[in-house]
Amino acid sequence: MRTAEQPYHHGDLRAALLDRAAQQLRTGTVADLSLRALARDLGVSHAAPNRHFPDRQAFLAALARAGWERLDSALAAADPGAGAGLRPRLLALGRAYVHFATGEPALLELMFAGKAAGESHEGPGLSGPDAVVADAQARGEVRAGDPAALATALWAALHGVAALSVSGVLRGGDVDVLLVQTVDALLDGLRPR
Amino acid sequence: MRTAEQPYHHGDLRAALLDRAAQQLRTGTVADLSLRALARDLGVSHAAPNRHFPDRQAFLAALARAGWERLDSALAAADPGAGAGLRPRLLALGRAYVHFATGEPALLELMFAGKAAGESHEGPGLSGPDAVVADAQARGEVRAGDPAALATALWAALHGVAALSVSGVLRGGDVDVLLVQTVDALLDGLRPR
DNA sequence: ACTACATTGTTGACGGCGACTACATTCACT
DNA sequence: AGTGAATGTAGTCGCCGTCAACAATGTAGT
Repeated sequence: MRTAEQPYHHGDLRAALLDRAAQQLRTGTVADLSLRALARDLGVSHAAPNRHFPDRQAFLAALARAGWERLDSALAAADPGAGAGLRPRLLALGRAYVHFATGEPALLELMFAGKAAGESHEGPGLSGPDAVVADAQARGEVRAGDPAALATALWAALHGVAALSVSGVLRGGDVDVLLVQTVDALLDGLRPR
Repeated sequence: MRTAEQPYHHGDLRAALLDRAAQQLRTGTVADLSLRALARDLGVSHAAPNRHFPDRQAFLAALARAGWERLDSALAAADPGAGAGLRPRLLALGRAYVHFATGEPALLELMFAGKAAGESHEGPGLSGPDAVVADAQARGEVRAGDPAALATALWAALHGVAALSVSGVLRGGDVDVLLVQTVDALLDGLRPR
């Protein structure tokens, strides 16, 4: 029976489900997520989520898309721009990426799950990795080459740092030290100069 | 009622469950895995797996451990040794890693899932990344520095290539091209020489 | 050969889940 | 005021993981 404080229409159940799920992913896994439990938490019936998401898969895909939007925003906010120089710029973007990953490990996993995501995503940042490399090439900070290809290599390495840092497979150590090490290896190379 | 071809004792149900699950992970996801369905496939009752794994979590952890063992073997088999030179060695190891990842995407995801794995793992290869870097330093192919730190940066980058290649977030392109690009970026650096 | 115990099965039940159906309530538009 | 869309509810089904009690077989000791 509805009481005064619980009207029949939630108002914005779709957004509430996605927000609550993102919160729960901070402490749990995708496997722990239950649409029924989310519906209970939000005070609606177990079938109400089906009015907004045809199935669990669609719900997880929407959650992943929201994650990409938040990551894009975080990277855009963290980007100091080309004027800062390549190394500080890469470290700033890398730190923002790793901060997002360590704060939302299960959401990151969902974002990169091939099957759950369904569709591809261009990757992080409003000023994308291609632009970072192209800017740096224009300033003589990166050698000649296809910016898209170099940018993908760069993104792969940064993603690797983030992925390893949240997976627990690293033996101790500080993730920021690893990030700096990786960025410097990419800039200067491992070969003796 | 048991027939002659179905004795009461399976004989090696534990191994059979892990093998069948690894097979199913080639085409499905961890979420699709069902202990009951595996038991049905193997001709035992739904509760038989509980005699080998206390719960689903323990089963997934055992599956992840088996995955690490197989990855270690694949890398050991692919390693041409220090004598091949650093670049060919990194490409060989990288190709084996990516081959494993693209052949077993869901298993790789399980191996790196922090929560499912529970315990940490030292990472790939009988001759680990530290040894690869130390060997190369001894031959003058890598600059001075902590081999463990440089090795972790190397592993992060290679893992990033593998992870991006199985997640579907890359826009087209050939993963081997990305691997070569990344290895060369790490060896020579992105800065102009 | 027999006995006892361990190992590894079976059967049944429970509660939670996702998905589906039919119906109910509210909102927005005309 | 009426209508259709949007968004809820209540109920059901089948599957799942987990648990308990019992059954069959294998192994070790005597």
